[in-house]
Amino acid sequence: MSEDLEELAGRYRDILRQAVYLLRSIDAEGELSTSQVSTLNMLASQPLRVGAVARFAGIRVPSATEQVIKLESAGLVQRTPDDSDARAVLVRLTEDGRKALAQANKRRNADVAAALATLSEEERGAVKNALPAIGKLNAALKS
Amino acid sequence: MSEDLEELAGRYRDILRQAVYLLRSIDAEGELSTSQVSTLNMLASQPLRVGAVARFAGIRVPSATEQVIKLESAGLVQRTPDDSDARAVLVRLTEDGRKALAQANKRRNADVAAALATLSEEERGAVKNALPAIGKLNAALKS
DNA sequence: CGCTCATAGTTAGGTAGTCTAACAATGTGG
DNA sequence: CCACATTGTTAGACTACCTAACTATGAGCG
Repeated sequence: MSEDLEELAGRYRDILRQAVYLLRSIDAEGELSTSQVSTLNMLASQPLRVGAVARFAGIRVPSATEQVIKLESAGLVQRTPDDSDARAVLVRLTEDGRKALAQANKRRNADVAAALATLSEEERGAVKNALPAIGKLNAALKS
Repeated sequence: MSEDLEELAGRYRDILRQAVYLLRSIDAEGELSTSQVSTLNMLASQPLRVGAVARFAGIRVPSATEQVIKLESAGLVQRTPDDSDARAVLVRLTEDGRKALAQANKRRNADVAAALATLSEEERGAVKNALPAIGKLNAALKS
């Protein structure tokens, strides 16, 4: 029983390990990096403080600062003061950032979609069904 | 239809992104790193050439060389000449390496198993069912 | 008010793990 | 036996993280 859980855990870890490689492998030349895409994706729906970016990304605040500064130099985000708290910095997408993000997401999704297309209908269904559970699992591991 | 595929692809990428963080988060102080565990796991069943390590890990040969050298310094693997080809180097686990690997896997699996335990039976089933398909997907993306 | 303590972010300096380019050594096939 | 291919290492660079130390602002309390 707990035996089974550990066995499943092992197989799950294996798959995850491969997936990490995979994520890297769909990076492309001269395009946004995976972490940059992640950061921009978070900002797509609303501006966030640097601290919130860090929390969502699962990284420390100084690392988030660094990412944000890099994106700012590239003109993809803007840093503006938070009117309600002069210590805080709001990070928001620029128009260029929104465009770059859309393009990067499009290309990446196309790559993954092509791979999904090689699966059987049943396999795709299995993946689809597992996504919410994996999300929950990720959250559980975060704490 | 292809629309659905891209949408699924997007959600899948999201989950994967989180999983990367997750993999890092179960690293622990003064223990083997995730990539070291990966490398050692490959060697658990049989010795491999440096090139094979690189291929399996999805990294370039120089990166594999570096990993192997680091593991060798730690006494966890041995590099021995390949009798059938003097250019090649066979990497094999030492006894210490086998022990360290077992311990690291045990702790990591326990962490993941604890998270799995928070899911419902149904959710766990969904994860389990998806693993083969995700593996196939990983393979498809690799090419 | 004016301290003190907490919170938000940045800066500085360091590490792990990857990459490409260039090289050495060995194997292989005309 | 010579040219080309293959295997691995070395050198040098980069990204993305980390911790520690700092600055600036906010908030609670006497």
